[in-house]
Amino acid sequence: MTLIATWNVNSIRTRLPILEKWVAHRNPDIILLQELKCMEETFPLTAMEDLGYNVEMLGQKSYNGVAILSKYPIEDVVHGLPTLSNDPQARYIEAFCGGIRVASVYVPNGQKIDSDKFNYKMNFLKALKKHARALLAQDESLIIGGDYNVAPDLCDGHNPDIFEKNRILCSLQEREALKNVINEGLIDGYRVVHPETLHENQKKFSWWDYRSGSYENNKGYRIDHLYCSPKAADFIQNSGIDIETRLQERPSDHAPVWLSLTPTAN
DNA sequence: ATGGTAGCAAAGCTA
Repeated sequence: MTLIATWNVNSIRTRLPILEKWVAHRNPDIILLQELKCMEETFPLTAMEDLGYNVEMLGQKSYNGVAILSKYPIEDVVHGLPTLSNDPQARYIEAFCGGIRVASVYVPNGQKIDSDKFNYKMNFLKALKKHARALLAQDESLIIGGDYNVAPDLCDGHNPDIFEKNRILCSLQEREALKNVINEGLIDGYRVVHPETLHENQKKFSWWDYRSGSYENNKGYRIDHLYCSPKAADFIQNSGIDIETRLQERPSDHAPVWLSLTPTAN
């Protein structure tokens, strides 16, 4: 069995104690990280190696930064989206490990509808769509996981109003742009295992704003996803969101999302 | 609610 997880840690250095605790409990084979908020020089490499992981990362000072941690050897590393050349922001890394091609992606937040940052988000999703098409054409076991900063469906946000009001993370434009990526032929691993989350009273979230007691009031969003190629989806065994990490001292605003695959996937 | 909190880095930006 292979267990793969994605987690926006919101600073790897600050989150190290919580991450170590979580790894001891969940023990993933592959971890896709976002928002490292550091360069390679200040990344806690030894701590990760002590946990048993090989590391490939794309760092950036203060903002963004993505990594792939793997207990398997890591090959074919791609730094940055090939379809978005000269992007100064560290938001994408891809590699082949444990028989699966994986990518850790940090889609821009977008800040405000129709702002410059929003346009950058739309361009990023367009580029991701193009690259997803190329990857899927290889017909491999593939998982593109990360913080997509988009709630795909109305059940992926705490309140229907936020969708009606076209708020950031929930707007029609963002959901259409994400759908364009997914419709290349990707499967939402978590939703496959948990179709019950489509029901109003069984929603599950992966992100809660630090502000205004969002977690306490469960005003969350499901914006962290593990999208699978058909070959990977065939072997999905189980999936979950480790929301209890959000209750610990100095938590990330995101919870880890994980997916287990039967051995034949790789 | 043009705030509310957190992280980086040292004031304001990003989320």
